[in-house]
Amino acid sequence: MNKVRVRFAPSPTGGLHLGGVRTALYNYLFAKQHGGDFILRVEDTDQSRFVPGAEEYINECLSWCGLQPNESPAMGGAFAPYRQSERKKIYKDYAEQLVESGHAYYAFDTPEEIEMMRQNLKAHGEGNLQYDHHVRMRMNNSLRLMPHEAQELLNAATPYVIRLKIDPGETISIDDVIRGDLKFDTNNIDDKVLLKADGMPTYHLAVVVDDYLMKISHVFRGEEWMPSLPVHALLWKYLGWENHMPKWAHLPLILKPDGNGKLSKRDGDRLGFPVFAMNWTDPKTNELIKGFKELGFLPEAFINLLAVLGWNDGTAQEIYSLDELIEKFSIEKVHYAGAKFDFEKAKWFNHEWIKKLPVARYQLQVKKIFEDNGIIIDDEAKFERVLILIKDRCHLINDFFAQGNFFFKTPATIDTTAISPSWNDNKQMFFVELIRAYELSTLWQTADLEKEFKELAAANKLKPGELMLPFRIMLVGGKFGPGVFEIASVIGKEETVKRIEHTLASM
RNA sequence: GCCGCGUUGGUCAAGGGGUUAAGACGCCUCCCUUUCACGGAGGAAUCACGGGUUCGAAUCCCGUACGUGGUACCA
Repeated sequence: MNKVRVRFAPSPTGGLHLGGVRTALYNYLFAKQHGGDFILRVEDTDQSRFVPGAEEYINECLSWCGLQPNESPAMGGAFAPYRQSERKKIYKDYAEQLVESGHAYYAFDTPEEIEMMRQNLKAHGEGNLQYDHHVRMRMNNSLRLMPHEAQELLNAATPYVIRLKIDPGETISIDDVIRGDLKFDTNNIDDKVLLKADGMPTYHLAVVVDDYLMKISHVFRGEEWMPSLPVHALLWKYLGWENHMPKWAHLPLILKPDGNGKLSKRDGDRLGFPVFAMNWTDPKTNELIKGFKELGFLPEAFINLLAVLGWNDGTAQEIYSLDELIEKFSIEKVHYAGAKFDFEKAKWFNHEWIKKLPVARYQLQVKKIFEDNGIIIDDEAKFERVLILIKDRCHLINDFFAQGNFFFKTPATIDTTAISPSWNDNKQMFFVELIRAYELSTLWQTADLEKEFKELAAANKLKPGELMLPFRIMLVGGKFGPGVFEIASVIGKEETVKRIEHTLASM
């Protein structure tokens, strides 16, 4: 049994969506559980769609998710180069080899001629408009032309493509790790272009050549590739590598939550949640597409929610660390059907991870958010205490600011309407006395503050419950946050007194 | 149009001939908390439809519907 080698092969056209990250994750997990290699290969053969910076962006996303490849364009490896645009010559040689062995041919048809052929077929009521065995002997290619005619066109530098010659009447049966036996009829397959007029290979030629040369053992990719599986299998066969063909698995699609279709980058804004791992700014349009990272997702949660969207180990477990996934994931148990993405559930995963992880894991990140909002943290111990106090109420990392800024800054607005209806002189008096009592206090622990508060309330014949809400409003500004005495204890005597006085003055 | 693939509550899903058809998110009720959350206890809600096979079908087969992907010199 050869070593397991899998690859993640995105095209650098901008952004990295949920489905892409999940594909990378499943490949990574499989490699790890077999002690194999996880390779990043960049499919940049379409020059017109290439976007500068996109490759670096992909690297960053993988790194954030903790899915480090051990071979890539950036880090090199034994099978370099890993960028397809740099392997142009290799593909051309194999394409020509296929022509020589009679499995491919030169086609000189212009796009207009092909379009005309399709119109013609349509006019005759044909449902199948492909460039295939039905029409190829009527087209301008080296199969129909005399050898010297074709050679003359080649000599005259006529633009051409190389097409795969698919013979009809054959049933191709391929085993898919997830779906089992898949059957295809070659009658329905067209003569796919292998080498484009610009000399670049199409995906079909490039994957097969690279997967062979890079000794890829398993190919896990999106379900959108299933229809071209027979083409790839045929290519493995025609190139003489049939015995080296990798095992295949086609992953279900991630769909829009509200209805129809594959989740795409345009859905993000419309539905109010990100579809990319990290923020991506299109350099051409300057359009920003939001990412999970910047919205306040933890990579642990992001990986977790993606892993279980389309896979389940048969138990009720839902929270998995990367290490646990490596231990328990199995590609055979991936589902057949596409799954609609649910952002509410995604937030739940993040919430679980915020609660589960020690605050040190995201303390720096939260600190940065505070600083971006004008609050400088100089007391790390206090900051950590606050984080522990409020982590249970945060779903996104960004929630920490709303839940915790009042620990470091006097609330800008005080919701006095929440207490004014039942405000009276007795309460006013109580808080005046509370200020004095707290000022004299030598103890400032949560329990001490609560004890003093309640004793003073009893002395004034007031119910503590009626006073705690006003106290909260004074300290926090609104009806939220952890226990009031915890808050008073954290912000300290001086600040507590100051906030009581401030509100009292405006009642 | 042609060719694939799929279909268990609103969503993610377990279950693959006999189950009161797990669990989670969301929603609702109650408890806890004299705030808001967290947490706890309950609740509503599901096998796309039609035929078969079988003593018995969510589970196997066929058809239909619907969804979805491909049908590019895009990946």
